[in-house]
Amino acid sequence: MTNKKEQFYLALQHIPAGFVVTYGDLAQLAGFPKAARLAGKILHDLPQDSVLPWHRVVNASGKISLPEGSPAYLQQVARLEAEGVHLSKGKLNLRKFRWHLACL
DNA sequence: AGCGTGACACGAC
DNA sequence: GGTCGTGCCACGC
Repeated sequence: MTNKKEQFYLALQHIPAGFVVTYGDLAQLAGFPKAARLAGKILHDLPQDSVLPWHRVVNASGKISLPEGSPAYLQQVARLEAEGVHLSKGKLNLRKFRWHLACL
């Protein structure tokens, strides 16, 4: 059994640009349906300059789970905006930008 | 080995 | 929209 981190990394790479997923979704894609919290841990440990699209992960409310104004937060917003995922009032429209299998 | 904590989710009020 | 309680997994003390 490979590391669970690696499973999350792989799942992360499946998310196309212009879409986002929730922590729960990421966990499910990685093969751990109820490990949303673990997803948070993995991303937290991830360096900001990682090649992985960690910015495409938000919480179930469509908001960024980081202290507003922190460098990482700003970085995530910037990357999302660059991909066409616009935020209004600090949150994004999950119904519009959430990636799910039906999007294929 | 138990307990608290964390970039969380979900159902009930 | 909010809060509270519970479930989940990994870590640190």
